[in-house]
Amino acid sequence: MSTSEKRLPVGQLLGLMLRRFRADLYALGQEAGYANLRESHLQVFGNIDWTGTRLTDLAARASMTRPSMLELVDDLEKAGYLERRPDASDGRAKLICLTRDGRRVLARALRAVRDIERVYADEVGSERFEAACRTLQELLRGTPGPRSSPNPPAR
Amino acid sequence: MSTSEKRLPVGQLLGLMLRRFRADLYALGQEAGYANLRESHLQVFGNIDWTGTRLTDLAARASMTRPSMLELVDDLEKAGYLERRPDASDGRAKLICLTRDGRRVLARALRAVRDIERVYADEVGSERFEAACRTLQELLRGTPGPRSSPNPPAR
DNA sequence: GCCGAAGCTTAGGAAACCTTACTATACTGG
DNA sequence: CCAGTATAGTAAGGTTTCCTAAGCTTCGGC
Repeated sequence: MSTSEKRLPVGQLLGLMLRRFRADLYALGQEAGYANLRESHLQVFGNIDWTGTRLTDLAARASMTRPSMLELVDDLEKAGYLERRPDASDGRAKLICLTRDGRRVLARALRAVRDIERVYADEVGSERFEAACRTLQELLRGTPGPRSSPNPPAR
Repeated sequence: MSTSEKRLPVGQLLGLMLRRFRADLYALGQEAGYANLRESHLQVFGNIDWTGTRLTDLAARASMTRPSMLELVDDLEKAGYLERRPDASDGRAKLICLTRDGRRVLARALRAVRDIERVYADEVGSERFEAACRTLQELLRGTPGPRSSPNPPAR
């Protein structure tokens, strides 16, 4: 009974797998000494541009609301990984930029993610792993996107 | 460039996909009139046996702690979907059993999950969908399991 | 120059988990 | 048989990660 075992429902598979991934990544982070970084902060590092990104865009890319993203950004700014710079092209906006430390973290995080993905690829074969990722990505296409639009019309 | 688009990191894929699944399922539940059921309650319905299951086992199967599972079970008992019966074979234990209503919900939920999976399968082809599920399941094998052991030795 | 839209932020809260610690029953070795 | 330890369920309280609602500020067209 190796692979013919009855398969779990997708929900469980996704939930458990996400847990594993987060735990794996968090562990690497802690190992590397970034004790002040939590899993959710990757929502920032995973979506920010090297040249800086506006909060609204960060939120949209991460499919979360602006206040939620704001909290993450505040954390990381306090920790010294981000800084806010006025956006020259729009006085309302601020560009969220990586500091030197932030860039270092991002580079490390990207490497960590790649490492973890490599481990997964080794476990099931890189073709199957990539195929699964592509399938997931395709399932995601044409679905919601950001949880809430730029600004709820407030009625 | 249909599938050659740069793929998101696994973490994002899993997270977003889990969101989609939960939203889909929750929507079906609401549609069916189960307004008092939340997504997390499926952790119970997804792991309980028709003949009843002990809390500890439920928690272990759902990979969560007993207090967490307890809360879910309490909710569902209050809502009339579960009842606790003494376990004849162990005076400490109680069997968490489905009531008639609970059985109805479970049946419906199983159907809903199957329906959703069918939709996914249609979107990407059922072979690719099943392959992805099998890959995930395999990645899950040989990893953590329950978050915390039966009873932390209390130091 | 005014007004709706778009940007960020504040305040407050809810959901889904967790840890710690307690009681009551069961099992086990002396 | 009975002391000690492990296990089932539970209570209390906290953390994390999101959310909604409601500002305030700046922009841009009229």
